Amino acid sequence: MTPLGYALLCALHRGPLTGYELVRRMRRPIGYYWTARQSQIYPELSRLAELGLIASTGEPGPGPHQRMTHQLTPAGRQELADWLIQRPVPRPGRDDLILKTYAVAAATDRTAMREMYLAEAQRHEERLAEYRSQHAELLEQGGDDPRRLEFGAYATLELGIRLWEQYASWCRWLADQLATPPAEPPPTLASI
Amino acid sequence: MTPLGYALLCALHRGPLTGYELVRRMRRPIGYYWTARQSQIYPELSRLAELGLIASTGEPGPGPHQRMTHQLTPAGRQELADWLIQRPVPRPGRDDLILKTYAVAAATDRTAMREMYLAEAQRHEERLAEYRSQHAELLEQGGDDPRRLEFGAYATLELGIRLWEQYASWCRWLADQLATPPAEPPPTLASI
DNA sequence: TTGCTCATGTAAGAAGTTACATGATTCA
DNA sequence: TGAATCATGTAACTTCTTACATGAGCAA
Repeated sequence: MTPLGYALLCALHRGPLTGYELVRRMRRPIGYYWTARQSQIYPELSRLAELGLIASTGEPGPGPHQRMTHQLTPAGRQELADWLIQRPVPRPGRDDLILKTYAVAAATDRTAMREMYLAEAQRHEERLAEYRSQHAELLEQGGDDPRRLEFGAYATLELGIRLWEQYASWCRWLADQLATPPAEPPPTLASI
Repeated sequence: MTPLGYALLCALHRGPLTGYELVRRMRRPIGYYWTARQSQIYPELSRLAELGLIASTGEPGPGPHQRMTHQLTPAGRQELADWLIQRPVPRPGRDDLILKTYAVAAATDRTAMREMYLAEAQRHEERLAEYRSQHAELLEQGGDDPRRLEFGAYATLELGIRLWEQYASWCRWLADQLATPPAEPPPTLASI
């Protein structure tokens, strides 16, 4: 079982979906945090079906292919439940902006750098607004009750909001830092 | 140029390093956020040298290979500076724990689930303690001055601390949520 | 008549991981 | 004597991305 396989089981835990619906959901991060492309998803669905973790039924579709609907089998549900309680494998986060920040001293154009951080802050704030509206929607439906099916989505949004708030405000803080005294060579001798 | 190539240029921005030093630094995330393995690093260093972005000089080393020291060339410095001001490409974050949370309703053993969140919280808090001590160390050296070479490392730590604080406290919040009324079937009819 | 959405699939390539190889020196 | 650190490199594999293919129905 691959991580993508588990991601698909997760996506199906609330009920059956077609391959195409899964593709659309996983374009924007599922649980606001996991993405996959169609070229990954379709082969993986076949694999899950072979393993007996999902049941896939086809009906005639619009194009040259059948429209397939997938749902968890009892074995799939069990596999998912077993995986849920295992400690997650730590995946290395890779983030361009943090990398750039680490090397910020190598920037020759600090104004352009500052603008980049402000643009990123704005992007994160826009995403944040989206998350907040979905969060409010789920709250209205009682998604904050941990016994409800919707609680998972609510809880991931909760984290997403906390994280992006910090990220956005950090971007603005950095932009501020870069605005201060732009000139004067550093008082160290360490510049090679 | 690959993202890994830029990561190496970033790592070298403060001065020359040997391949092995780079390998060690990138085992733990550089700027507290980017990792790479030696099998990636060594070939990429050759590529960067071929492109003329780094200059690599060898001296006899302990084992069967030469000990190579790498440093940015003026062209490498320019390439880095140009890349820094470009908007970062958004990389999809992939996080097992968030995925698990999304499907938390499928958990059959909520106690085990709760323990998993507590264990994760602890792991993040340990990492946080490490970050905080490095943060304090950098502060003493005046790393909070945006004109200093150390400012990049200070700024990435600043973000790392904010992010992991949120992550850890969210884990504890979730554990709390899972502790409330463990039984009673949900009042929805939506369970397929 | 061009372009979009629905719907599934394949092929080629880039990026990352795991595992192995050499061989000197240092430490218990 | 056995393990760890220093030091660089290769091979095989998995995972993810980019790009392409089919073809129906619908809208401007």
